[in-house]
Amino acid sequence: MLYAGFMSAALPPSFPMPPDAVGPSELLQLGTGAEEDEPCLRADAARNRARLLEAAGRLVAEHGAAALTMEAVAAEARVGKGTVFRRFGDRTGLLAALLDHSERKFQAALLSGPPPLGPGAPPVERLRAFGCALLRRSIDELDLQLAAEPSAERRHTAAPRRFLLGHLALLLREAVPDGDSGLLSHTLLAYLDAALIHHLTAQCGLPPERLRTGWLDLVARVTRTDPAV
Amino acid sequence: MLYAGFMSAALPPSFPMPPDAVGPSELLQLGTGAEEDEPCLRADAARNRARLLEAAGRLVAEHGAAALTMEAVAAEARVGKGTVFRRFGDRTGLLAALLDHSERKFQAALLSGPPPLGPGAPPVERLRAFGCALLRRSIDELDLQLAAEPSAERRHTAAPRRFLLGHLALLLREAVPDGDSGLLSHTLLAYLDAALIHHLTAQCGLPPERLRTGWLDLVARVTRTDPAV
DNA sequence: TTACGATCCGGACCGAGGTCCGTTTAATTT
DNA sequence: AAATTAAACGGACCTCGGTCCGGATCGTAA
Repeated sequence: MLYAGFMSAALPPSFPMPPDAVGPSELLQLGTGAEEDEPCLRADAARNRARLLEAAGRLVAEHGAAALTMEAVAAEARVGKGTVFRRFGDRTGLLAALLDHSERKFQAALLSGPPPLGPGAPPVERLRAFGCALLRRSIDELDLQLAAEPSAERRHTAAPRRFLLGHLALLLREAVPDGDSGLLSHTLLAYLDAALIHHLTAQCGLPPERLRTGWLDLVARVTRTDPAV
Repeated sequence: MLYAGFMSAALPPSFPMPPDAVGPSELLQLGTGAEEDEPCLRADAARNRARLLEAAGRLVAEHGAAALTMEAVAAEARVGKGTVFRRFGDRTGLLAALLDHSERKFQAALLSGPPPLGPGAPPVERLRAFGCALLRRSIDELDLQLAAEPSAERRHTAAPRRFLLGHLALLLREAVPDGDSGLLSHTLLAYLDAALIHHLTAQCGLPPERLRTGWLDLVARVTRTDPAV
């Protein structure tokens, strides 16, 4: 059980949680091994789910994630609009599902990949690697990450974020035992927020390299260690 | 000119910027003394603006900021819907205008209030006071702050946020001359984000006192100083 | 006071997210 | 194979944010 501190209280008793939304990511997040998608999904439902994701991917590739409308996805997939919502809950759920693949790859790299991202390296080094990797990933998928951002109330309860927070808190508890790892993990993750990255790079024109340096510096300060070479 | 580092590049050439939205806050942010509201506004326009703000305030007080609809505000103020949008640009503009009063009070306290919030105290002490004050204010107006949060693209370009960022960067440049004050200010301000506060207090049940302690600890780490007593 | 132009008003209109519910279809049981 | 049931389907429908433009109103100048 990772990060039992107070995040467990963050899981409200049976959160509505749209049908499957991101799917299995939250299983991974709970520590169980990866399952395939939806436990049991009727044949037609599974087929439509795939068609919807494929259609959405095409539309995003063509017009960008910001311009994606639910009706357009339904039409492109030759499916009723209701089906889209039943499957993915809402727009952000669909976008999140689109991000699910890279999400899971990243989670796997953290849990069982090679160091320093995966286990085996000292925690501060893993923290550094974590930020750099997440930075790269977010920059790659910026439009999707931005469009997929949930409303303010749900933002912090989304499964992928909870996983990253838990991972950070785990590393922080090791790296800085005298700190409030729960709160510090929020601070660190906030630096890697997609909207912030977008603002600093696209709107302010900062080169990604500077963000990377800033992350290393932040980790050094928070853990009260020497700046990385 | 405060925080000329790279934020100036964050102001795109003539950002659309709804009619008046927050109003004079951005003047303050540019360092000029406070003006009253809109430079010149036709009598009927000014009257309707006041009626709209009053109506919106009533509705928010009664049903909460999340339930506020633009049509309801228009109806309550006995005004056409178009008038609301012309005056405030969009929903978040109206909510921001509702927050403008406390915004300006806070800005004034920072610029010319008594220490340690205002000038006269050492920068680290002012940083501590800044967070504690902002924390208190945000907790007081949580529903409004949450409902007023702009979309991901605009979030970081909103005038009030730019002001707070600039102020933080100013203090940081003094308190930690060897750091990237621009980036660090984003990190610090992220800790005070309304959505995060809401998540930690309302959803995770953390007492505000713990957030306060967390802020003092964060300031200490970022500035590499000793934790405050 | 009247005339005129700029500004503002209002509400019809549109698009998109999200809901509802009668109908269809896949899995299971007999 | 037929019956049964739970789940999925689809698209009409609703709400609400946001736009548009013909008409009303204000400020000003003669």
